[in-house]
Amino acid sequence: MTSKKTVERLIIYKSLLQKFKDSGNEYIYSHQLAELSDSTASLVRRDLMELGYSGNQKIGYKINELIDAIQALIMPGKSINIILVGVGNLGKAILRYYSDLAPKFTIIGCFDIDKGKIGEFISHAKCYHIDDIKKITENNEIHLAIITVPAGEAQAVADKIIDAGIKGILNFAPIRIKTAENIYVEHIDFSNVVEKVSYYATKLKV
Amino acid sequence: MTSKKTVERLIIYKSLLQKFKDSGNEYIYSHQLAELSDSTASLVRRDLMELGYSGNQKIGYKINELIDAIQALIMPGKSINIILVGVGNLGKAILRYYSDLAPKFTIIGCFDIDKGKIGEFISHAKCYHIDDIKKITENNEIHLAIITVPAGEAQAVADKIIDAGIKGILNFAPIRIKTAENIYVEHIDFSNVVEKVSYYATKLKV
DNA sequence: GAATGTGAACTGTTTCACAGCC
DNA sequence: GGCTGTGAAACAGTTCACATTC
Repeated sequence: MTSKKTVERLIIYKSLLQKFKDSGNEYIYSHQLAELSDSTASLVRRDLMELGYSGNQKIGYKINELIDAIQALIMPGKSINIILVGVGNLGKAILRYYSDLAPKFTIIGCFDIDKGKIGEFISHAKCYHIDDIKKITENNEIHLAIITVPAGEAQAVADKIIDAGIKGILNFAPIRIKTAENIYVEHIDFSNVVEKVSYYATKLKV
Repeated sequence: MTSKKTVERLIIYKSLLQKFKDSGNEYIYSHQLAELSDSTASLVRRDLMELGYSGNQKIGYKINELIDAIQALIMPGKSINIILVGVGNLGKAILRYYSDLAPKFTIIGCFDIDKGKIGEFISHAKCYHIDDIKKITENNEIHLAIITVPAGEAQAVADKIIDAGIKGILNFAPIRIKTAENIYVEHIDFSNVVEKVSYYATKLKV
């Protein structure tokens, strides 16, 4: 029911609120959160309505409670459990990224087909063979899989991920993965995003 | 005038059309392109209306001409010229990625503050000191800059990029960069996107 | 007969504007 | 007085439905 756009913004609000709190604030007004998120006060209030948490007309919203309310909607669990498939340059960089953000994220393992990598630890994540995804993940709840394999292998890898019961995929391979309706796939295509930025930058250059 | 959503889809269509052509096709129907892009025939036709290029009711759209029409709207130039600032793990992986896609993308140079990196070549891109962005880029048209520095340095780096006259930024640092109106910034925040996928995957898990 | 191009209807999202509250 | 919460208005994006074309 909460719209996709609202969900995206609530996630952004959460990280901005955390920073705002860390810099010594206890309360925040909708117009301040709008300023931080490049939005409008009105839209912020609409988004926050979804949470069922109310602010105070004099002092605004209590940051702690707001963060908790967003957290309760977005991610009831403590940590997000991730596997990553494809331990190339990009895969390694991404593993490192999430590994540094522990315990917010937990890398359950990474997967590849290269015998030289299997058995090794990459940023504290043990590397297994791709065919073992189901076996390795069956005792852990995996919230999503990150795909960083070459385009030609991405669909086959996605099928194995889905076969292992994982419902969320973040795909960096430049190919659109086909799945059943009940799987959520987010595509990040570096080529496409650069073309988009280039398009708008050129448009603006007047 | 062309909506943001339409621009995003046209870029996706372009890469899908290229693949469809490479697999031996000359013409395509709107419903086929819809299938490839997880969209609807109706929406595809609406998007293509923006191009002013017309299909044929019997044989559909000629792929070559469609690609050219999208290219003409999105990116009149031959290659997209990029600089990258922040040659860490992620920066290196991204440099490699675009370097492999030459000549579609051209890395004009990369920038860091680490003396050990300056002067070196990383994926064929020479590394310079961040303070030299303006000097190095003044003789090339740079379509966008990619930021892969730590959060704390991102705003200062963005200011230098803008000072060098670059209008497009693709920011991977987990902080919202503030710029004047006439700069286009696209944020890719790995934490936020993983939270989003996790949220929807959990919702779907019924 | 099956496709395109498109006005019109519909659905989703944002902004406006203001009552109520601290 | 300036804030929140929220109907209502405005705007944006998608789908429907069908006249037209090949």
